[in-house]
Amino acid sequence: MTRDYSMAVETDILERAEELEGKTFLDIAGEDLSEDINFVNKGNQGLFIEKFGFGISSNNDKDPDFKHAGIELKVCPLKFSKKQLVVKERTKICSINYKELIQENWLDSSARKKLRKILFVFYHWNNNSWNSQKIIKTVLWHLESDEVLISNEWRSTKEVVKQGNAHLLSESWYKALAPNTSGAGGDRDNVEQPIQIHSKYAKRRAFSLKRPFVNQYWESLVSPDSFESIQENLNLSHEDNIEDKLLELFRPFINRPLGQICKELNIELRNAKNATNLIIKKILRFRSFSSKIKEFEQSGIKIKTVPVNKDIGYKPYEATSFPVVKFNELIQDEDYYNSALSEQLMRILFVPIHREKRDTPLADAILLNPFFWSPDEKQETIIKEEWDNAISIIKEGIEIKRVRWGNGFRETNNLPKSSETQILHMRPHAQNSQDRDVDPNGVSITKQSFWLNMSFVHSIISKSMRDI
DNA sequence: GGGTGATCATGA
DNA sequence: TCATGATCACCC
Repeated sequence: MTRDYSMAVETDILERAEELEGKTFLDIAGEDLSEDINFVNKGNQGLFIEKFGFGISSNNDKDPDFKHAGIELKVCPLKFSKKQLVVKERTKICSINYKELIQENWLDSSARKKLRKILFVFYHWNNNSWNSQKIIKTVLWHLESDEVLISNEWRSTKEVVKQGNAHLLSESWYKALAPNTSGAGGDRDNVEQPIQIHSKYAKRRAFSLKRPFVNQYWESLVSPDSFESIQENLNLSHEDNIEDKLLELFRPFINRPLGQICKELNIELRNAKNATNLIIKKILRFRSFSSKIKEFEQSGIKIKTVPVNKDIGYKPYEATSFPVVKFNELIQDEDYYNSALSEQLMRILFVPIHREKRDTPLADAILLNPFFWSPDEKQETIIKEEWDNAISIIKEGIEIKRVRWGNGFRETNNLPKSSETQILHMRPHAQNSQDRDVDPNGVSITKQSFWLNMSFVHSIISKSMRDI
C-alpha cells in the first residue's frame, strides 16, 4: 500500500508523481486492485489516483489534497482527437457555495486555496479498459501567471451572485475559470441563492477550469515551442485587453486592399484564410507563422474570414463552416453546453473582406473592420434548440435520397437546412462525395458539419459595422 | 441571387 | 493522407 502523502513536502510529492509517469492503473495498484473497491462512479479515476497514487482517502475538504504543501491534486483525462492526445473535459476546482462566495475576498477565497498550486496528473482515458489507463505526465501548475485573468473571472461571478442573479450565470461568459453547472440531477441541483430579489433558486454550480484553457496548458507541455503569446510579444501587462489591442493594431490596414497590405507587410498572398492569419501574426510580431496564438487557444478564439459585398449591406457570399462532426461522437455529447460546437462558438474573430464580386481577385479584396463575437443569451438559446433538433434527427436516422442533378445524381438528406433554421444548419463538408461517415443507424452519408447560416452571419456583420 | 450538395487548396 | 477553412456549381 502506498504511503500517505497528504502531509508530505512538495519535493516528495513531485518525486512520487514522477514515479507514476508511464505507469498503467494496474501497475500502480498492483495486487491491491483485487481489494473490494467500487470505482463505478464518474470521477472515479481521480479517487483511484488519490488513493493508490498518493495514499489519500477520499474527502470533501476545503483544504488542498496535500495539506502541508498546499497542493491540489487534479487527475485530468486525455483522449485522442485527430491522432493527438487532447484534454477531454474541464477540470472541476470546487463547488460554489453562493452564500459564502459573496462574503469572500479573492485572496483568501476557497477557490484560490485550491488553485494556488495544482498537481496535474494527465492520463490516457479509457473507460472500457480500466487497468490499462496510463499516466502520461505529471506536472505542478502555478496560479501566478494567470492569476489576473482567473481572479477577475472569480470576482465577476461573485458580483453576479451579489446582484441576486446567480440563476442567470452562464459558463459561456468566462474564458478560464467558469461556474459550470454541477450535481447529480434532480431537485438537489437547484439551491437557494443568498439574494433572492429576482429568483429564489439558482442552479448548483462549481468553479472549473475550462477545457480549452487546460488543453492549451497540456499542449504547451508537449510542444512548448508551438505557441507564441500576444502578451509577451507585445509586452503587454496582465491588465491590458488583448482583444482591444489586436483590433487597434488592425486599424492602419482597414479599408485597404489585401494585395497592398501583404506587399507592405512582406507576406505572400495566397488565399483568404492564409492572408488574414498572416496579417494577424505579423501585426502581433510573431516570430513564426506556424506558431499558435497562446491566448486564442486558451480562450477558444477562432478566426473566420468572411468575404462580403459592402455595397449591399455587407452581405456574405457564403455561410461559415465548422469542422466535420463524426455522427457517432456527436450523439454522445451530453448536451449542447458540453458539445464540440459550443466550444467552436465560444468566441470568434470575424474578419470581413469586401469583394466586389464573388470572384474579385483576392489582391483587390478590401480588409474591413474585424470584430470579436460570442453568442448572446438569446442567440445561444436558439443555437441550443437547433442543435438539439439536429441531434434528434440524427438519432432517429438520417434519410438519404438520390436525385437527378444535371447530367448525374446527387444525394439529399433531411438534416436541418438553412431555410429551416435561424442560425445553424448542417451541410456536407468532405473531400468529395466519396468521403463519407456513418450515422448511428449505419447509414452512409458524406461527411457533414455545422454551418452558420449566411443570413445570420450577415446580421452580425452588418450590426458590427453599424456599431463602429 | 438564394439554397444546398459538392469540392478545392493548403498545411501538417 | 487527412482535416480544415473556404469556395464552387447547378437548380430553382
